[in-house]
This record gives sequence, C-alpha cells and structure tokens, in this order.
Amino acid sequence: MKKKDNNSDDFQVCPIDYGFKRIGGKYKARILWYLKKDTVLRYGELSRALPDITTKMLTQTLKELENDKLVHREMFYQVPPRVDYSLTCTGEELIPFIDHVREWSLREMEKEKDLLAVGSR
Amino acid sequence: MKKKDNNSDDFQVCPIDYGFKRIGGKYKARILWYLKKDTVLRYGELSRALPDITTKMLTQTLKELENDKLVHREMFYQVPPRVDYSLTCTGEELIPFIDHVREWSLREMEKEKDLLAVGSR
DNA sequence: CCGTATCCGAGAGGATACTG
DNA sequence: CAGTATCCTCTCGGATACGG
Repeated sequence: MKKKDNNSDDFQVCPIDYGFKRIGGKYKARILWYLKKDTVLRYGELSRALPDITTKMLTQTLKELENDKLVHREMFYQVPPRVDYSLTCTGEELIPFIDHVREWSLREMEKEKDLLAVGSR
Repeated sequence: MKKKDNNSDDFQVCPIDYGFKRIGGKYKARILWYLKKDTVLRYGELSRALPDITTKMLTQTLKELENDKLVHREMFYQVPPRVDYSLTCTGEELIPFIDHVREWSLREMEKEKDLLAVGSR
C-alpha cells in the first residue's frame, strides 16, 4: 500500500474524507447542533448541554471548530468572564445534514427497540 | 463527570452520537459511497477504489457494515472465490447525506484553493 | 466563569506475512 | 481472489488538578 509522502501534496484528497475530518470527532456534530437550536450559547451552557463532556474536550473541540471557521467565538472582558459561541455561515450549512443523520438515527433506534420488544416476549 | 454505568441502560443515547458511530470510522462513508455509484462491487474492486486501505481494514470495515445491516454480502462458491457487496435499503438511506457532505466539502476545498492562490501571488 | 496543564489507558488503524 | 493472523504505533479522549 502506497503511503502518502508528505513532502508532496499533489496526491488527491477525497472530499468525503475531508468533510468527515472536519465534523468527525466525538462531540463536534453535537456542539454544532446545539448551537443551531439556541443560536448563541455560553461556554457553561454548552457544558450543561453536553453533560458527558470534560472541560478539556469542550475547550479543545471548540477551538478546532473555531479554527475551522465553523463556530464564531466572542469574548467579553468582564468579571466574571463571559464567552459566547455561535455558528458561522459555513457552520450553518452543515445543520441540514446533521439533521438528516439525526432523523435517520431516531428511526433506526425505534427499529431496534421494536426488535428488542418482540424478542423478549 | 458522571460515567455511564453499564449495568443500567436507562441513560439516554444521543441520536447524533448513535448515527456517527455507525457511519464514522475512517472508511465507512467512502465505501458506502462507492457502492451507491456502482451498485454491486467485488472485494477486489473495492480494494482498487480505495487505494489507501489495507486488506485488514477493508475486511474489518465491511464486516462491521454488514453486521450493521448497511451493506449486503453475497458469496459465490467458485474457484477462484467471488464475493459481491451492495447496499441494503438502510444503507441507501445514508447516501443523500453523504452526498451532502461531499458537495459541501468540494465547495470548501475550492475556497481553500482560492485563498491559497491569492496568498501566494 | 472559563478555561490550562499533565498524565495516562484503550483502541483504532498500519505493516507485513501467510492461507483456502 | 478474498481474505486471516500478528504485532505494533500513535492518536483520541478520560481523569484530575490547578489558574486568571
């Protein structure tokens, strides 16, 4: 198997890979989704929206999303500090597709539940 | 942070997480995509379609997709052996959404290229 | 309130050789 | 042709403690 030699970037990047790298990762899609629902969320609100995330991962993921221009970050220099997060236009373009997965998943989870119910009686 | 205790499954599973687990992984989306394009592909054809995948990963990923009922596997007992892979109905439901990411990625990659071109002149 | 800084373990994925 | 079987590396993410 040919390994990509990194001193030449003339190899083709698959767009599917590219996309999944930008929204993959354990929490990225969920964060984007919560942001679309409420438009603007503070750090603490996001933290409460995703109860299973650690501060490390939340900070890190938000930073990645910001560098990727998918979320916008606004700091207010106050005491106590305040930081707002919201979607960029590019980030919003991803919402319909996250919605699609979500709907699909809900249907699939229903199917699983039904199957389980039938099996146990 | 509360850790999920695995002896009780009364905790809520987020549908977004659920979905991304089923189509996440380095090659799953790409494999589904190639299957939609050509409808039926043999193991070797898939291998050639994804030049960067090793046999180990291809076999493993296909097995996962099969267990998840996203792809269908058909063996022909011949010499030399032949195995066909195709999408299930559930798998097909994911294609529009993979398409969406792909289109988005193509646009984004264009934007990056333009940016680079401007920067270097 | 909004993070940083370390340390660490599990598992995803890679390289390589072999088989019915 | 269509996979198995090992071994190994390396990144992702969890736990925990501390800082402006």
